[in-house]
Amino acid sequence: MTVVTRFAPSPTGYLHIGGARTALFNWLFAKHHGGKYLLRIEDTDRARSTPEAVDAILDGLGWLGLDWDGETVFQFARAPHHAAVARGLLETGHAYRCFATPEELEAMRADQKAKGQPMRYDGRWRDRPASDWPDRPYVVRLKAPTEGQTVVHDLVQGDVTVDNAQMDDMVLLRADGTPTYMLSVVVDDHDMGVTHVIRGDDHLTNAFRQTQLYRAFGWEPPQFGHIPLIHGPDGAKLSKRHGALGVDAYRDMGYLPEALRNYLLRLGWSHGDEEIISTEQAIAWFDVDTIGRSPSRMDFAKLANVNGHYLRAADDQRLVAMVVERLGPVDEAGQARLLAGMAGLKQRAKTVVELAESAAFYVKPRPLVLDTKATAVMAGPNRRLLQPIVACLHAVTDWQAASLEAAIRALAEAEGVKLGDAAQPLRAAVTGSTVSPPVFEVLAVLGRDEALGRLADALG
RNA sequence: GUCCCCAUCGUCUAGAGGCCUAGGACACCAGCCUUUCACGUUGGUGACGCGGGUUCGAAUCCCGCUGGGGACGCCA
Repeated sequence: MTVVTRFAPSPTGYLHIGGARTALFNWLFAKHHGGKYLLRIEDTDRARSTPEAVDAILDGLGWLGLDWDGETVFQFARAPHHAAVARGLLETGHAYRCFATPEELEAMRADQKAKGQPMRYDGRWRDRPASDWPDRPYVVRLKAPTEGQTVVHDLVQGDVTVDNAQMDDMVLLRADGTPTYMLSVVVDDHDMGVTHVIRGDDHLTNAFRQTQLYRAFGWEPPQFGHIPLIHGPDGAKLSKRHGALGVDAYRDMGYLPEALRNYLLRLGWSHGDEEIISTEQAIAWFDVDTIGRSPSRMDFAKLANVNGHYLRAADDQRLVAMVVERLGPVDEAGQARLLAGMAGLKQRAKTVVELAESAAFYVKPRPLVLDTKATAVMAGPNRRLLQPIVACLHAVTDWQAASLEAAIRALAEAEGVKLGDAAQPLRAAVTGSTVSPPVFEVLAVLGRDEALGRLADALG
């Protein structure tokens, strides 16, 4: 049997980090087994679904590189079919009409809560004859078994059992005739041939209800795999403050999609002691039996570290493009400098944001504005070395990092100072900062004219 | 309240009865490297929630407790 997985987000907001991981796991699982990974937009909640959210989700998945097979399915378009299927259940006696009003049910729940009883629909219309039916709208409920147990053989959690007495008769069709989520998921998953439903832990109890529905239809339920949720750094539910951001926010914060994929993969899944795992390797290794069962927390420090790995491995030209995007218009000469300096730049950054900040000096116009620490260096005793440094540099004919370094080393020795004493004021003058890639590399990337020009500016 | 799930360093995790004086990674601390900052590297601090069983032997199995989380909608 060919594996078919799906990711089924509801377009009521952006694609958040938990959803991204769910998508990733489904994608990896399908790839690993040579199956298909489908995308279905669950837009049946007309009041809350928006086209902007649909775009945000599609963009997010695209950025993450989680391409799906076939056409995107929009659930709402299939509503008439869902309704028809549910009415079929009415015919077979697996469902019934419930005329209870929302107000009535609300009162029922309030009463149950007050008495400390479980809050469940009490089945008041379950066995009423047609002669009792009033002339008003009704919902269609599943006639769920009241005895015995329902078992979900969960791929991640193992066998999970619940007494049928614990579950009430769920609504399949609303009073306006539209299908509910429970109905739509089951019908769509069945029609789409989904074999494995990998989703968040919060759906575990839904799996019981859905299993009952599958039985009512006479269909074989898919394999379920409920993965633990991701919590915020404080252990509480993910909130906007700390992680429940759209993946676009992660892009803005300067994370690379491959880094986010790797980080998310390690949240709840492992392969021995492996940490940096390429997507190819992940496809080869990934399976549900190695998914953990306990919830995990979002750790930005670790994400940053992983991102650093991928940043260092990333193609220089690609990084230049990302940096230019953040720095604004950069002329050709500037882009050439960024490219030449990228190797030294990228190993010092954890995010593209940091990368852009540290790269800015390469393209800033003269005269450079020195930061606080650089200004302090220039005001210090080693400033006196600047004059001889400039003279020394002027004499260098072969403007290469190695030659430049040799010249300054010789100068430092002649002056009786450490190399660092000469390097820092030089760095401050050409970068405007006390922190940068190796200063001789910077000099080489800048080129003779620009470098000497900046030094002239500093000498004022 | 009812039901369900979970429980190893601060965090992510390895661990499928003896290989565990519990391993790795991030973070943190100290050293090395070094023209700054990083990278790299060496070492260090640091965990099996508690209590009962089962067993010759338990982080690993069972039970209880505690603590987290989730679900109880004519939302998805």
